[in-house]
Amino acid sequence: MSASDHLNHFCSENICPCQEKCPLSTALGIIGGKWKIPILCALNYDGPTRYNALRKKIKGVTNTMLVTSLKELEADGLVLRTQYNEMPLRVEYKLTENTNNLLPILGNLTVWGKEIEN
Amino acid sequence: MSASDHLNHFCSENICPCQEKCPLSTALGIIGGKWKIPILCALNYDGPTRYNALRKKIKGVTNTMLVTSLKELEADGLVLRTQYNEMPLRVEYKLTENTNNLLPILGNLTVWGKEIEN
DNA sequence: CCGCATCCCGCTCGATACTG
DNA sequence: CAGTATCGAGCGGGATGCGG
Repeated sequence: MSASDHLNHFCSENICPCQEKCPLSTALGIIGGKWKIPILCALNYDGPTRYNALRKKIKGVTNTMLVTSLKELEADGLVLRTQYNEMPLRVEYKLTENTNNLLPILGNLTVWGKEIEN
Repeated sequence: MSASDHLNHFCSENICPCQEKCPLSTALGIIGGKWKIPILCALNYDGPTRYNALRKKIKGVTNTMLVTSLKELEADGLVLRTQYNEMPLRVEYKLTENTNNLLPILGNLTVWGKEIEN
């Protein structure tokens, strides 16, 4: 089994189907964007986190971008939003099982990234 | 060993280091962009390929984008350019060992992408 | 055959101010 | 506390034409 066999999952035709809609592009699209990884990383490290805590932890992010990114992650099923109608209002974000399946893959990508940085 | 342990490779501080330079961001930056994956996919499927053949295979790509993407991939050590000074000129591109290490990870991402599409 | 140079557009993202 | 609304800059990417 050559290394190429792994890619044949999504490149099994004479013309690469990745140009159109393919699962790999879907995956990369979901975790793409400037703030997605920092958000996932923060939530993974800290567990359920409140909105403002998240904003303070992720340096440089604005309300606009944090809200937008969180909404997309929620729509894609990676993040769960829980609202507690207390006083004052409390909203917590946490990772879902879908994300837990993704984490080891990102870990592998990290290892690969380390090697290539040399 | 929890799923989280995988991410702790690149998120081992109180404040997520991914916001600054981290190997995961590096990796995603390298394979990011609209045409990187289609190029890697085509080269993986077909082996060493000439410039024009690559351009015909990757539907919709322009000279500008193909050249730019190939140069970046070459600079990042994912693609090797070989020029044969024949008549007419022949230039072939192929994947490097660095890329072969990446392929199984992309395969895993593809599997994850398939599952989340449902 | 294999590119490069230039111009231009849309979309992401940032800054700022405001609200339930 | 947890967001919204709006505006504009910057950059990735597309179109076109030219050069070795």
